[in-house]
Amino acid sequence: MDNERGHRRRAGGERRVEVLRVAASVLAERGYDRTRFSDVASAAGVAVSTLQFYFGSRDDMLVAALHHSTEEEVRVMERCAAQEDGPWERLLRLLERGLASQPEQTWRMLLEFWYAAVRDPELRAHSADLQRRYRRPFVEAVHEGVRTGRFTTDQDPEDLVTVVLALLDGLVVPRLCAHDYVREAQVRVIAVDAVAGLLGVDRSTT
Amino acid sequence: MDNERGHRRRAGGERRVEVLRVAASVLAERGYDRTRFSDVASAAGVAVSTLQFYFGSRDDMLVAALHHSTEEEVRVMERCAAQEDGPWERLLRLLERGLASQPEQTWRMLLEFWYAAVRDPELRAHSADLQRRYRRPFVEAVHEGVRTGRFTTDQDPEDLVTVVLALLDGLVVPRLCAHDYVREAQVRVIAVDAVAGLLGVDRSTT
Amino acid sequence: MDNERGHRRRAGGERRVEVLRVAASVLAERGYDRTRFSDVASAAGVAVSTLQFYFGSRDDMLVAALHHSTEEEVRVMERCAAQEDGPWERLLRLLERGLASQPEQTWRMLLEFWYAAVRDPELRAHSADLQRRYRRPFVEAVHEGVRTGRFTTDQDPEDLVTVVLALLDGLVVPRLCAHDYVREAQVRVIAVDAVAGLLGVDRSTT
Amino acid sequence: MDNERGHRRRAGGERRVEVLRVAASVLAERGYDRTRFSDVASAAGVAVSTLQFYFGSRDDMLVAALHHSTEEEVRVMERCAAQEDGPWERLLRLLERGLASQPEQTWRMLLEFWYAAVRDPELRAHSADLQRRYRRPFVEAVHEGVRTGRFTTDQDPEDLVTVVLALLDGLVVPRLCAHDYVREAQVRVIAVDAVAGLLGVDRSTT
DNA sequence: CATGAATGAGACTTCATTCAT
DNA sequence: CATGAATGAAGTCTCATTCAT
Repeated sequence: MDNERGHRRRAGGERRVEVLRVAASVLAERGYDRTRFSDVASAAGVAVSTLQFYFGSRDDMLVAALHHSTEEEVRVMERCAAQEDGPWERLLRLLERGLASQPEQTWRMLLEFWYAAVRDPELRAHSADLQRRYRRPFVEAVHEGVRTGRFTTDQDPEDLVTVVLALLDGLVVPRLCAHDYVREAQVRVIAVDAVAGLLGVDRSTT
Repeated sequence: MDNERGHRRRAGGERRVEVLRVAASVLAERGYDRTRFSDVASAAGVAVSTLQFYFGSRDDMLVAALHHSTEEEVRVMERCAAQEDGPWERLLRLLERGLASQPEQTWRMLLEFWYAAVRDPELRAHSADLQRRYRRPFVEAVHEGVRTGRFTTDQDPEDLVTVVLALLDGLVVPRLCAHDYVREAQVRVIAVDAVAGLLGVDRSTT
Repeated sequence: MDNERGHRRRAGGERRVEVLRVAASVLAERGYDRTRFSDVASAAGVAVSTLQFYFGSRDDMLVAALHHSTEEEVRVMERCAAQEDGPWERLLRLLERGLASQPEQTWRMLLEFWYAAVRDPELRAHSADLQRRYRRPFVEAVHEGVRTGRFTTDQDPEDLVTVVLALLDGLVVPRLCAHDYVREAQVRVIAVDAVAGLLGVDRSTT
Repeated sequence: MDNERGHRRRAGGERRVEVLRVAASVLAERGYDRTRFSDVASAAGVAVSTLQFYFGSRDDMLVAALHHSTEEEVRVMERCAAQEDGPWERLLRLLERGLASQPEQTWRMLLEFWYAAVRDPELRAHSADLQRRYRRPFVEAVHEGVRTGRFTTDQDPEDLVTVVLALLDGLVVPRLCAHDYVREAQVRVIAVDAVAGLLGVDRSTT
C-alpha cells in the first residue's frame, strides 16, 4: 500500500497519475510555496477535495510531484548510458543531454527540487538517493576510461564527476534567468572541452 | 529619497540597518515565502508594525534584504580583484574565495536569490546587474591573461567565465544539502585544475 | 419496517447490531459531536459507506446508538425490580444498582444522552419516555411502602423519587471526572441513609 | 502576561471582557462543539479574526468562557456563605441558591462544563479546583453544625457534602430537559428535608 | 518614531454525502 | 450487500494590512 518512497498512496484510480503530472507542471510554473490546491485543481479539472483524497495534504501532493518528476529525469539519464560503446562517447552523450535545451519545466523542476531539499530533511534524503543514481553512469564511464587508458587523469573519478556535474548544474540558473550572456553553443563547446581536459581524454579519434 | 534601486526607503534611522541584517538572516534561514513579518519581528525584537513602518510591505522588506546581502557579496569579490598582481594569481584568489568554506547563510542567501529571481522580473533585472559586476573581475583577469600570453585559450573570455562561474555555482547546492560525496579539498583542486586547463594556463611558475 | 422509535431501520442483518454496539462504544469514548463516520468505520472494520448503508446519516447512526444503549440500561433496572419481596428491599436493590461501580462507558453514555437531549427535541421526547420507565420501579416501590405502612413519609411518591434519582444522577459526573473526594463506600452508605430518612423507613428489621 | 489559570491572554483591550461574556452565552446556547467562531463573532458584533486576536484558537476562546462563567458562579456561592449566622441558616441559603430558579444559561453552562471536563484533562483539573472552592462553604457549615451540636450526624462532613451536592447537581438535567415531572416547589421542600434528615438538624427553632 | 488594536482575504483541512459498480 | 471514488460545504487558522494614538 505504500509506494513512492514511503509516501502513502492515499487513494484514487487511474486519474491519479494524470493529476500528478499536472501537479508537477503547476509546481514548476509557480514554485513550491505558491502552488495552492486550487491551482492544481483548476489546472487538472478536478475538485480541490479530490486532490486531498488522492494525496492527503498539500505537502504530500507536492512531494509526490517532485518525486515523480525527478524519478523520470534520472531514468532518462540511465537510458542515455545504456548503449555500450566507448566511455568517452557515453560521457559525451550524458553531457549533451545535460547541456541540451530542454523544456524549461525540467530546469525549473530541478531548481524547485534543490530549493525544497535544502530545507526539508526528508526531501534531502531522497535527493541524496537520486544524486547517487544520477551520478552513477558518469562515474562508471570515467572508471572505464581510466581503466582502459582512454583517460589519463590521476584524480579520483568520484571527485571528478562532482566537479563535472557542478558545471552542468551551475548553468541551470543563468539559463532560467535568461541571462543574455549565456551563449548556448559556445558554452557547450567550452564545457565539453573542460571535461575532456580534466579527464585527459585523447580526442584525436573522435 | 529613493535608493537601493528604486525601492522607496520608507523611514527609520540606524536601527533600520540592524533590522535589515536580521531580516536577511531570517530570510536565509526560513526561505522567502516562509519568512513572515512576525518572524523577523520577533527575531529583531520589534513590533510587526515597525517593520512595515521601515520597509512598507513584506515583499519590499525581503527584496531589500536580498539586495543588501548580495550587494555585500559582490563588494567582497571586487575587493578580491583589487590587488594588481598577475592575472592567474588574481583569478586564483577569486576562485579560492568562490570555493572557500563560508557561513552557510551566504550560500543559502545565494540560492534564495536565484530562486526568487527566476520568477520575479524585477529581481531578475537586479540579478543581471549583479552578475555583470560579479563577472567583471573574472573577465578582466582572463582578458589580461590572454593579452599577455599567460593564457593560451582561443575561446571568448566571456564564455569562458560563464563556464567557470557555473562550476562554482554548481557546487552550492550539493554543499547545502550536505551531500557527503562532496570532498571539499579534492574538489577545490580539481576545480582549479579544470579552470587552468580550460584557459591553458602555464602553471610551471606558480 | 420502522422500529426503534420511528427511525427507519435502513438495512443490514446481524452485522448491523454488532456495528451498532461498536458505534455506541465509540460514542461513549469520543462524545457525540466528535464521533465521525470514519471513527466508527475503523473501529468496526467496515467502510464508511457501509455505515451509511446501515444507518443513513451520521445523526441517525448516533441516535440509534444512544437508543440502543439506554434501552439496555432501562431493562436492567426493570429486571432489578422484578423480584417481589418487600418494597424497601426492592428499592435497596435499585439503589445499589444505581450506585454500583459500572464500566465507565455506562456513565459516559448517560452523560452523553443528557447532553444531547438538552438540545435535541426528538431525543428529549425519547428521554422523557425513558425516564418514565426508569422511574416506574422506584415509584411503585415507594407507593407500596407507603401503602403497607413500611414507609411513613407524607410527601408525594413521584416527587420523592425525583429527588432520589437526582441524588443518583448527581454522582455520575464526579465519578467520571475521577474527583478524588468521592469516596465510594461512604457515599453509598450516606446515600442510602438519606433515602431511608426521607421515606421514613423502619430499618430495624433489615 | 499569563492569567486565567495559565491561559495566555493573547491581546485585546477593554472589549475583550465584553466579548468573553458574549462567548459564554453563545456557548451555553449552542454547546461547545457547535459554537463556531462565526456564531460568537456575529453575536458580539466583531470580526472572526478579532476573536482569534483576543483568544488564539477556538478552543482557547471556549475554555476562557467556561473559566469565566464558572468563576463567577463560585463567587456567588462564596458570597452566600459570607453572612455569619447559624450553620443551618447558612446551609439553607446555600441550598436555596442551588435549588433556586436561575436563568437557564447558568445550568446549561454547568452541564457544558461537566461534559467538557469529562474529556479534557486540563478542564478536569480546573474543575477539581472549582469543586473544592464550591464545596468549602458547605463543608464548613456542616463542620460548625456538628461542632456546636446543632447537627447530630456521625458521618464525615466531606462525604455528607458530596451527597448533598450530588442531589443539587442531579436536578440540573431534568430541569433543562423540562421534564414535567419535576415540580419545583415540592422538590425543594423534599430536598431540604433530605439534607436536614441526613445531618440530624434540630429544626424546631427555625 | 513606534506601536497595539482590529480586520479581511485567502488557504488548508475535515467530513458528510452522492453516485456508480 | 458492500464498497471506493469523487465532491461540496463549512470551519479554522494564518497573515498582511489598515488605522488610531
